[in-house]
Amino acid sequence: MEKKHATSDVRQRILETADRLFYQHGLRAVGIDRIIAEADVAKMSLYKHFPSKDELILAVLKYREVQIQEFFGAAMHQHEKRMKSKLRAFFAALKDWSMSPGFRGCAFQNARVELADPNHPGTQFVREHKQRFQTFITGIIEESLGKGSAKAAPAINLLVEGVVVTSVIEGSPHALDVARDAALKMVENEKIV
Amino acid sequence: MEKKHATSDVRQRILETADRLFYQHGLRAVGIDRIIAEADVAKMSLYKHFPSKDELILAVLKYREVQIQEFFGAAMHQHEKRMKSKLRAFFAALKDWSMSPGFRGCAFQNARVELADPNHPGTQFVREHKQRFQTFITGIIEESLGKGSAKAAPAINLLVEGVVVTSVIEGSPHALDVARDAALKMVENEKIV
DNA sequence: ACAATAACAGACAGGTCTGTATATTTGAGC
DNA sequence: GCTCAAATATACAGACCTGTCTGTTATTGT
Repeated sequence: MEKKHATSDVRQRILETADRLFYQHGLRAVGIDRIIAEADVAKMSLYKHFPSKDELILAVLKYREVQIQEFFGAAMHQHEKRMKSKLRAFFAALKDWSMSPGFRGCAFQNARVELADPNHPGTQFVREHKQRFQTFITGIIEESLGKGSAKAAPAINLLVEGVVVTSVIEGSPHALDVARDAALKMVENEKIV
Repeated sequence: MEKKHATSDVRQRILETADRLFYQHGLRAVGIDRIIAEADVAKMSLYKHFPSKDELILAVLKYREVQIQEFFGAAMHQHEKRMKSKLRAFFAALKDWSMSPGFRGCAFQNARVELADPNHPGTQFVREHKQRFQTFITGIIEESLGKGSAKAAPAINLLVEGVVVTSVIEGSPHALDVARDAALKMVENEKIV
């Protein structure tokens, strides 16, 4: 007979499946029925854990932020061994990500587009996430330059946001090199001045 | 009695209405029924001019590219009078746009997100449009710096893409100043080297 | 062993979606 | 005045959507 699921953690299975489908096809293109089918879960189980699709979307965004943190933590840790600065390691990790199969850009940018409503909880969470991400980038630059002198951080953050959308549209990681070189020049000029 | 429409150009009325609704709410959130209602047009008229919603989307993207060109042409022409360079005028126009009511970012970026399918004709058109837009930016920099020396153009293009998404997410035009200053520094450093 | 909880299956309501079919009305040129 | 094309109104098919309801089956703690 068919085996039951190992962990039996239904909630986790829903989150992972929804995250994968939402990211791949978009929030509106994926219906509840498809999520429960691919997660192999009953519809009532989903609605018990997540009272509505909007709340599921919000939970997926929170889940994904943790995944992103873990990915950058691991990928940068690898690259830092053979690279001159944490900033270089960051751009190497970014390139890894943009070249990974199924890459479709930043899930938070995409959610902001699909959740057109500025009052949607997901929209608000995206804004908060981007603040945290900018803080993360600022920290990287400070560790590469010395504390308190990361004046280029906001501009580099814009470069990063831009290179993510652009590499999706171009279907190529080429722009990653452009962004990295520009960012390195920015901090270099910052040091001189 | 109810007045008939002046121009009677049904196709144009459909395009303008669809453009407005698609931009405001998203491609998938707006249905055919809403478009025909707000355009005050019969459903059969829409399907006679545009055989499917996908073809309507593509037509709207083409229409919007012309509108964008006209907007930047006019706005930059105004700003150039009292500004030192075409590049500064470009960023001033960008800021005007990002502060206009209903601003929801770049319709082409947004379309790329919603049309998850990389083989959708709209997706391909977005890619081509972004090539043309980068050429446009390169031209602006060359006219500010002298021909052939716009090495910073690709990086500035990434800054622009990034500042558009970011100003939507932040709900503020603040990042525009960051992007403009960074771009001006880039071309300045280009001149010295 | 037994009660309580969690997950299951599957039908259903009520709405929306794209696209089609049918039949009628308007308007411009000749 | 007549013709022909364009635009109209309206109903419909068939699929999909979110969310609810009912009832059954595992699983788990005590």
